[in-house]
Amino acid sequence: MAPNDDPILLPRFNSSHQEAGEELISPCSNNAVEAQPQQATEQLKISTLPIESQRLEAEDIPKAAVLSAAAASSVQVAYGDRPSYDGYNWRKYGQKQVKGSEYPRSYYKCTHPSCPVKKKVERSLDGQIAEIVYKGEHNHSKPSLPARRNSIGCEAVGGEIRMESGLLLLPSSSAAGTGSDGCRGGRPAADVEVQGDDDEPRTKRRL
DNA sequence: CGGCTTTGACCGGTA
DNA sequence: CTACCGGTCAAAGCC
Repeated sequence: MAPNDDPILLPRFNSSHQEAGEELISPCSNNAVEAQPQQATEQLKISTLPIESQRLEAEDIPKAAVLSAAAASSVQVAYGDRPSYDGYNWRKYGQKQVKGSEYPRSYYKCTHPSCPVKKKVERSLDGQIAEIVYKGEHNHSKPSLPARRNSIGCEAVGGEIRMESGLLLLPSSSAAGTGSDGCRGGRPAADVEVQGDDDEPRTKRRL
């Protein structure tokens, strides 16, 4: 089991509701999206699962649009051993097999000191990212270089971008084959409303 | 030596 | 009220 070698997918979501439309940059640009930290809790979801799965999601998220597997595949960026290198450094803090998902879900946290951003990643056996969900906003800019390892390359399977607030962006307008850069979503949802929901760390703690 | 990854268990929330 | 699921924390090991 060495999925580490498998190429991963990287979502290029931009994080900004308003800029999402034109801010989508190339998938392989680490410094492309430097910009400012996200504004609120945003959830980015990338799906590469079979249509069936996507269908399910669609049903689950009526307001959300789903991309076809082909489209998702169009957006593929490989990042060395990083599950999804989006310019930030992440530390895995948990993994679980959730119901409804055929693959285990991994939980990542931004390694920055004050960055509350978390990320959920579902990887298929093939090592492809089945789903990526970003939560929160970064309080810092992206590091110039990867913290560790040479994670360069970009890999990302564009699927659907979903904000935790319920907003969903489509990276590529179903342009699976057309999208040379698949990552750029033609347009973000009409109105992206991001509501910062969790900013406060719940003091959940077990003694 | 430091940081990250992995696995199991626990807690909270929701149905 | 109980059960189930998701999410997070903590400890150990490895790189």
